[in-house]
Amino acid sequence: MGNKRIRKNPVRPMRISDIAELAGVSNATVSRVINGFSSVNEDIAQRVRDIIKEVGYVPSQTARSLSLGASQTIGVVVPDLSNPMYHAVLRGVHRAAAADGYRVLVADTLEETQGEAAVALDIRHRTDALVLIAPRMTRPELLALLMRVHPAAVINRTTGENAVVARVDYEAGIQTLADHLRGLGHTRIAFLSGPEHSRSNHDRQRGLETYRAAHPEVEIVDIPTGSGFDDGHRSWEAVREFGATAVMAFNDLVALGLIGRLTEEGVRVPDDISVAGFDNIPFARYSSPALTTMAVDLGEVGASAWRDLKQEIEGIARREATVFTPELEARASTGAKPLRDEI
Amino acid sequence: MGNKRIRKNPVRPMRISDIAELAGVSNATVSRVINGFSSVNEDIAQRVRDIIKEVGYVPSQTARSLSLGASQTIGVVVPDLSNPMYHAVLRGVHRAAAADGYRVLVADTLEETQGEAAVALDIRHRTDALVLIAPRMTRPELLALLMRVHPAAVINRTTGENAVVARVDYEAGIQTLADHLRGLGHTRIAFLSGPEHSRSNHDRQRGLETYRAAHPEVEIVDIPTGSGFDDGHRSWEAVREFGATAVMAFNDLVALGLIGRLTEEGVRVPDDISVAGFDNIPFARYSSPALTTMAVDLGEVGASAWRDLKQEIEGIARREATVFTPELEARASTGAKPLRDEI
DNA sequence: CTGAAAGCGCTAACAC
DNA sequence: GTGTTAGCGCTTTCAG
Repeated sequence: MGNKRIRKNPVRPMRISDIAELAGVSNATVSRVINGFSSVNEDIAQRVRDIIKEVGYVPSQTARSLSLGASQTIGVVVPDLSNPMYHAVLRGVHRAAAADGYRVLVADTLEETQGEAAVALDIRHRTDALVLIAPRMTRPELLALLMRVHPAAVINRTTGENAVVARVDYEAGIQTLADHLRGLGHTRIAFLSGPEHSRSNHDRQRGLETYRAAHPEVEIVDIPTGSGFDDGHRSWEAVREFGATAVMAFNDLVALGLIGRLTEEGVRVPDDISVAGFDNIPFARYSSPALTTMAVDLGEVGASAWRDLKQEIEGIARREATVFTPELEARASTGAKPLRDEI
Repeated sequence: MGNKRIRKNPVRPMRISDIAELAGVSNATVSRVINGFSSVNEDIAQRVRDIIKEVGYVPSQTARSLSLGASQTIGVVVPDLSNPMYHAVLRGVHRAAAADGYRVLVADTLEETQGEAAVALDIRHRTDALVLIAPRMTRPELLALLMRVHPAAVINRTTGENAVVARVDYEAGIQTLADHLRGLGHTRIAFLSGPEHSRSNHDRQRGLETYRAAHPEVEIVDIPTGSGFDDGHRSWEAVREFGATAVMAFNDLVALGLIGRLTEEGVRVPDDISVAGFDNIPFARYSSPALTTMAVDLGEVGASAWRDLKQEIEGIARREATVFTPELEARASTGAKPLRDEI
């Protein structure tokens, strides 16, 4: 690489001045052509375009971003990329943003609360706006962060005035589900609660408190469980001990785990016990029996966050939270309360 | 922004010269402190650090990238973000790259072959390197592209010398699976093939051709099916018509779809018929019966691609493809061939 | 050990 | 219509 002769496989990428030189015009003219300013003589414009195509020139987005003060890129901060729920949101954000010509920089914080704000700040400084998916940090931290990263959208956390919010109303969702079971005659219901510090789990629990108050005749017990298949699988003893005729799992995975165990134990679903999940994962409708669950289109949540965020980027303020309420998908895993508890 | 007075809520982000001014030093010194050059007097360095922390200054990564000619960012081009398989690879790449201080820009090409190369080029021009996950474009297009985006890693496509390659050996994997079934006594096996243009499907089919040649006593028929649950569900008639005692599905979803149908039809798995999947999705071990399938750690494929790519970025050439061979996860959905075909 | 100044590649006034 | 030029914010020789 030491010698000066032009190499066959050019090391230094083309830049705008190379094109300008080849076309015998100025950088500014090339820039105008690239950006479609009509003020350029058509002949010249065509010549420039031809040369660009011929040599395969692609402008440096970095330089462009620096000059423009905008990168047409947004950052998305995810607590855990391996969680399909967040993944669905990411996809929704991505598609919506891509349709508007924005690229997406992702950062997985690996559930580590401490580095979260730092990652967000770093990412924000390479992008034009931020989407925070279910941030884990404390509320004061979040508010302080939002102050500094505006414009930003926050998913599944409430904020002050400083960010766009899109969220799922788990509180209402779980009540809808409880009501579904009550309608089937169940009055002893187990809720297999999720991770201790999960906000969406808290929301469900709060919803159930409200529900208990409104319907004192139905007894709902909280059984700390977890969020995975195995957790559901393991929960059977506790469920049996309580004598539940119906179970609401923290999510579909837990529900399916429990159903798997029930099958092993020879307990029939829903004849002996009803089991419902939450989230409506793709597999839910194919399990046997098909799983009753609460559905919310997370892709749409992400897309909505992007739309509102775009408004912010463009300076059009729009600050009411967009709330998505999960809908009941009643399937075969829930049914009428058995006449006698003969489990 | 017309008036000159300093605004209370600063619109213009801090820049390095602001810090320099506050600290009474030059930009260069601030830069040195930020980048940890030890040559700076410790007192000054500390003062600068304090100020940076106090005012919450974060350097513009864009400017830094332009100046350095590197962005510490890689691009990942995915054909379809909603596909959990690609998603797993993305996650692997992301984690490995993040551990090395690299950020990840993602682009979903939405399965649109035409724009793929253009997206890749655009992304590459904002990043230091590229990862192409199972690109759809033709081989000549791919080779031409690789020439221009180096350094790049390609997953699940073979290339010439111009890129790092990590791939899954589906050809070997399907043969392992076929052998598992043969070992159980099956000699009439159906392969529920996947999407027409899927490369991994072709690989499986080629593997089976090899297998047929080596084991003429086992009859393997190809039943065009698809890649989804419903496809598996629908495949039952064709499977029955052929009289298969064992089925290899294109993937786990198809296998589970078929099993669901079999359950509905009262056909027992594996007593009446064995069913195996491919991919080992998380749910596979929890289905009933637990699904026999071929497992490959896609996260590790992604991580491997990153490791090799990093070598390339650092100029250390390393060009043999890294091949991952799927391993058999023998579970309950496959068993000995039934003595009589009484289906 | 520190500062001045020249870029990195592109855009956008402002002239002509 | 087209060119000149001054930045965008940071890094990095090169002097001192």
